Amino acid sequence: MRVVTYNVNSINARLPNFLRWLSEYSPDVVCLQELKAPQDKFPEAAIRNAGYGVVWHGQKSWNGVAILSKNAEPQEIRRVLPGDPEDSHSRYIEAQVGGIVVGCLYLPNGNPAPGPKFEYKLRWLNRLLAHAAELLLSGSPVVLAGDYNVIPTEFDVYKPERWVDDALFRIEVREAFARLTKRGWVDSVRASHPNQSMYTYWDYFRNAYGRDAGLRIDHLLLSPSLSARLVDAGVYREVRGWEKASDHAPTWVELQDAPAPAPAASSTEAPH
DNA sequence: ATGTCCTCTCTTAGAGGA
Repeated sequence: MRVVTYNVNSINARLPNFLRWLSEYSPDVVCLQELKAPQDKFPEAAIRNAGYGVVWHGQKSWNGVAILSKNAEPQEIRRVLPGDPEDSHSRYIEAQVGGIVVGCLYLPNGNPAPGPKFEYKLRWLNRLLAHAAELLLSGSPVVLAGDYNVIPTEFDVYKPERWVDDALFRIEVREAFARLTKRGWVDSVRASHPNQSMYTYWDYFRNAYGRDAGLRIDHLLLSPSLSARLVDAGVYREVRGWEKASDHAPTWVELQDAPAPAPAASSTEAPH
């Protein structure tokens, strides 16, 4: 099973491009961020016609997240990250898909830092840490996929010294991300490729993609119970070079099929 | 400071966000 996270930077501005990608790559599960569409302007029919079930949480102008599932209907669990009833941004949706729990997230950018937007980002990270802990307690196989707006290490940015004061790279957010991996969440792209930069984002300025001036900010974190099924992970970076591309590239993880249920204990089993 | 692409509006230019 292949799970992809993709910040599309407007689903409607990107629709022909996105549908082409969907049919050529045929992913099993897709987490989308930055729909930039209100709930009733999401192109549901086009996506269903492409063969995908979908749940989404839209918002006017900004944010917006969706989970797509090939030939199946995602079973929505929640569409809000717990912990702040005042938070009106559409940045989280969670569903049961293909036997796993998929959390699709769009973390706040947080710039400029310091400032209220950065404070909001730190609060959001704390809520994510709390919810991730709950998910671990549940024991369910979980992938937390999305645009984290976090550059985890110096290795994940083309020129670290230029980014030290940026909200994507400030030490507070790197530490919060590291807390997730310390608690057992597996950064699937980095785990699969320890020695490659694996950028997922190149901004539209100054030919960043052509110069490979990128960042790794889109992540697929696997719960310990799911990480045993990690086969490979990577970035469809060529998609960033397409006409009318998003500034992010789709980022994927391949998971082995769930093992068959253990057979019932029988007298023929070897003693131990 | 700038660059680019997207959305929205007190709209066809400018502001805000990323």
